[in-house]
Amino acid sequence: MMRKESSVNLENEKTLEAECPFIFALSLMGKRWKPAILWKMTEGICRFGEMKRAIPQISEKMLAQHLRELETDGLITRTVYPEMPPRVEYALTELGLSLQPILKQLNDWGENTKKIKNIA
Amino acid sequence: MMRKESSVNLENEKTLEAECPFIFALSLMGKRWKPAILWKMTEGICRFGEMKRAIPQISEKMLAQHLRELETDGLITRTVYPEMPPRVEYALTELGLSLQPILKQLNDWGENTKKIKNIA
DNA sequence: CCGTATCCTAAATGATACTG
DNA sequence: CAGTATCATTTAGGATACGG
Repeated sequence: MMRKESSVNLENEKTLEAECPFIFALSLMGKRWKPAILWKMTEGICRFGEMKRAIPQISEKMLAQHLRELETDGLITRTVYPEMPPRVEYALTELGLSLQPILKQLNDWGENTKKIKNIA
Repeated sequence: MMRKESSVNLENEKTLEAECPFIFALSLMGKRWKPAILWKMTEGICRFGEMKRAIPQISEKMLAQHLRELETDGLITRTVYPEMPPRVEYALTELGLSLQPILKQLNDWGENTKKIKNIA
């Protein structure tokens, strides 16, 4: 079984992904649930079940898949404690943490936009 | 033919989408190519073919679909000039423009991360 | 508790052809 | 130019069962 979980593909160097910083950023954190996972994790160290509850729309399968990719791409760390029952903790790396201000602003933008649109 | 292009679904008020500003923000601009489209549009008024060339990975179909949703959700405007050959111009609304600083920071983050990862 | 494996369905996307 | 329509395909996602 091979291990190729990163969502980044830079094999054809001339693609926009390789050239454009914006597309590159999206390739690291732009997939469906990744921003939400990262946003949740800015609160601090998280466990699997905790994130599942925090983002109820995501399936376990997708959560696991996204966590692997984020780990491979160096945005989060995964620490397994060999206990019974097992405990696994996810935390942002320095790189992941550097996204926090951007995620915060996006959250603020959402809040303002809800007001403008008179939702909630 | 009905017209229901918005990607926002707030019918069940208790969903995270309705409650959480972050998920709400994602529902407006978090889909696959939307950030890239919006980022391109921060340069100014855009035409369809121009965006297609700027984001070569996106298909015409998806570009059109995403543009419809962004229009319905009030992030962009679409102006048709009844000429021959036809001309259609897309521009950010005030709301769409308010995303510019966030998109800019994401672009900067991508640039820095590329350096850190020694890509390009 | 924290997953993986499998099977299956729904949605996203791509290719192609065509229109005002 | 700026799309739409249709079909084929790929990928995402859900349900369930099982394992360390």
